[in-house]
Amino acid sequence: MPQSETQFNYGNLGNSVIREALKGGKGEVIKNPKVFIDPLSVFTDIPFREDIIRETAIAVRYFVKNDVKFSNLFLGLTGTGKTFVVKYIYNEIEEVKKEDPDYSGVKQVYLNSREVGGTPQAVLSVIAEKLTNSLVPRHGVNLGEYIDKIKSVLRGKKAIIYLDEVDTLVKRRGGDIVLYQLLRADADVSVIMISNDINVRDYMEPRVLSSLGPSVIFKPYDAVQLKEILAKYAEYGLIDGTFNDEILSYIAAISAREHGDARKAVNLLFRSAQLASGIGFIKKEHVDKAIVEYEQERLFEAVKSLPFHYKLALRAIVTTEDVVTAHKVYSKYCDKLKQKPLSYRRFSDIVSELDMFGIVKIKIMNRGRAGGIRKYVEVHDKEKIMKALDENLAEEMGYEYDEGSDVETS
Amino acid sequence: MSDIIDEVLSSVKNSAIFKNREYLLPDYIPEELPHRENEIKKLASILVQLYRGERPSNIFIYGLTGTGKTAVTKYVLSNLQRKLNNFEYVYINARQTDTPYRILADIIEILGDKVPFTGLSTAELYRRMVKVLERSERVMIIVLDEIDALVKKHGDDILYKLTRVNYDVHKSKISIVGITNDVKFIDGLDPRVRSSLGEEELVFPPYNAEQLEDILKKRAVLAFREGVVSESIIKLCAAIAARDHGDARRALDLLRVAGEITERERKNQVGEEEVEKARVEIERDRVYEVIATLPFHSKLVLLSIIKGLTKNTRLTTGEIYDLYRNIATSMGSEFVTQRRASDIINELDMMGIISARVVNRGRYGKTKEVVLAVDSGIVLKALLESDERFADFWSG
DNA sequence: TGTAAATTTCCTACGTTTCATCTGAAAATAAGG
DNA sequence: TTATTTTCAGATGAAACGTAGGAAATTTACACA
Repeated sequence: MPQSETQFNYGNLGNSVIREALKGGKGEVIKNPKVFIDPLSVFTDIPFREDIIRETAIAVRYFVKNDVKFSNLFLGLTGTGKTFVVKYIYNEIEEVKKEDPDYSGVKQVYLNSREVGGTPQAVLSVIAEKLTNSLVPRHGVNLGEYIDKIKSVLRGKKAIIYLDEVDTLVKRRGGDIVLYQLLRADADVSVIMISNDINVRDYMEPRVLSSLGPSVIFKPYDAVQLKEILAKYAEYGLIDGTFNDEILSYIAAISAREHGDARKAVNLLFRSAQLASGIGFIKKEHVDKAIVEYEQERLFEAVKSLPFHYKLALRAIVTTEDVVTAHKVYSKYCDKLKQKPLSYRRFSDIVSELDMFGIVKIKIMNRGRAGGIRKYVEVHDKEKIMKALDENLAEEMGYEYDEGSDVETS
Repeated sequence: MSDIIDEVLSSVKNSAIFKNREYLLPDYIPEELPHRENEIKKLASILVQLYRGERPSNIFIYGLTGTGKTAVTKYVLSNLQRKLNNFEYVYINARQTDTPYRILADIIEILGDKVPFTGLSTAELYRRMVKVLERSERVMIIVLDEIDALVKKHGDDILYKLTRVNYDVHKSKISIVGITNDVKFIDGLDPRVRSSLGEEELVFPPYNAEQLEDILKKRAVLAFREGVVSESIIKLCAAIAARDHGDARRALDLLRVAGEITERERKNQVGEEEVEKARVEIERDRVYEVIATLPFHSKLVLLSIIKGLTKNTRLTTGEIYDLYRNIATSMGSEFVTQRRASDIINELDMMGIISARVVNRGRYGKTKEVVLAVDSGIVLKALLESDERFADFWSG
């Protein structure tokens, strides 16, 4: 769900235009921003995903009415509508509860594994907590107790658990076993799992795999489908005549090239619309600008959401080439800030994580006899990262780390 | 909407070809294991020690892929357990359960104790295993399938420890059944482990064509609808697989894929051409998979070979290396030394993607002559699809 | 006391490069008839 | 012609490399009794 911040950017438009924008006068493009901010509240169907929704609905019905447990694994790249579908189903079930008493006792839990930390502990405790509506300890208890708790809460009740981004869980030690226990638990619980990594199943033990229900692959949208989706958003969210076919095709084509990410496409449309606000219709330039903005904000957000030491590490990396010296620089920063520096081992892992986030790129090179193996780091947008970093590092504490401080290189 | 690929459902949905496709999948274990009666008997006669509550010898099972090693072992053990019910056994596939920690954890779990998956060391886990074992007062059979994978990754000290368990435990005993398809595996082992593990050895011979045919026939009845596969088709599949080390899994794959192709083509009978297509498809898939998972520089070398072969019919190491360097440089990438490149060529040869032959051309030196061993179309496809960098390079 | 997760401590084996030594028959040369 | 010596181009071996990354140990942050 694009829960994008409403950051209006009027560029260098004159004051009068802003006034008009405020008043919503002429030149306005967006009819209903809610369409973009909370699309589920507006749409009653999801194009190109009807089949899976229907099939899931049937599975849910069997579960609720005939006690047939089910589990699904939704696989697909980001922006292929997995989460969207799941939330849609979730909402629909909530609605049906009002009409069909069979559903009234069915509990639903949605949770994103990555957001809660990705550890078995975190996932289980959050599930238990949401199920019981009471506080559940986050540490110190045996994992089995969580399972027991979940089982006891569900005695005589049914629950559907939605696990978003399970891949983060599965890749952890014992993550797949946790799923296994959940799936095999002696309780009326059905699970729908979502993974951005299409190969999650390779990380699971055979017994987990065998207790896992069918997998559904969400193929990336192609340009035509994306266009249709965009058209729908435009129809509901934008004022007639402020957009045309060409613009939609343009956005669709760009997004289709990049793994068919619908979320990005819709976001681009929204941004473009915002940029065109006051002008009266969306032009290609707006889209181009939106793309730049989108990428920039993504990077900015990524950096901003980093833990403190990651930021410090990143700051050190930007000024260096290889991880070894980066760690020296980092340690120096820490000293200045009177922080205890993390060990090299951990630092190295952090760098790898930053690589996974797509913020930096690691290159491992082997100089053989003339220097063994070495881990290098490449940073694409040094300046942008630096800027983002400085802004919010400065916020976090009165910083002063000087450039090019004497770090031996030999 | 065809974007819903549901593997499991496909077997349920009614098909004109398959009655039940699962019977052809490699993880299906049949009720009967035809033509392995000897092996079953041998294995059982070793394990029958269990009847007296004694520890059977450790057993080492060797046999090429698809000779029924795993199936026979599971079959014998589960039957024996049903009849005797005085021992425990774990089946562990060391390719999937590929760390000492998880192997120990699996063993402990079978013995009915829970283990945390974090916090402990393997040494601690070993201690716990010993404790649980002591408590259980039973004979425990540990089956380690694809045991070579384990040793290659973690060395043989886990095996050593396992073979030594009987000295640490008194009220229980364990026996190890090691399964592998790697002939050379046993030589690379610590002599102590080798002698202990190989108390008994069992060799599974490949199936011959008639045996394969029989196996296929039995499965085909279960898997296919009537009249879909003829006798001659089964003969054909069996013959192809028999030529190929008598690998039953391959034979079944062949039959299954042929069936799938027939289904795709909306025909209602599997013909020779479908079998042929299946053979090609299986081979293509294999090659594709191998290439797609190759390390970057190996791919580069392979790409160089493909490129070079458009001009010449065969290439030498030097020529390949020059091409490789050019390509790498033009892509802004580092490149490895010729020494390494030479090794990479050997690796590619071993995988059967290319064929490299060392030749002495006298005055013109000693080199390797390289030709492609598979269709260049798939190779290129695999290369381009598995790494965007190549796509840019090839088109631009 | 317990547990799971995060981090630190310890260590080696990894995928190379570099340096060094071999290889083996063609071609070039020399010797023999 | 035959016997020899080059000579090419890479094969094949082995050492050196230094940290990346795996595994054990320790610490953190709690819970429970």
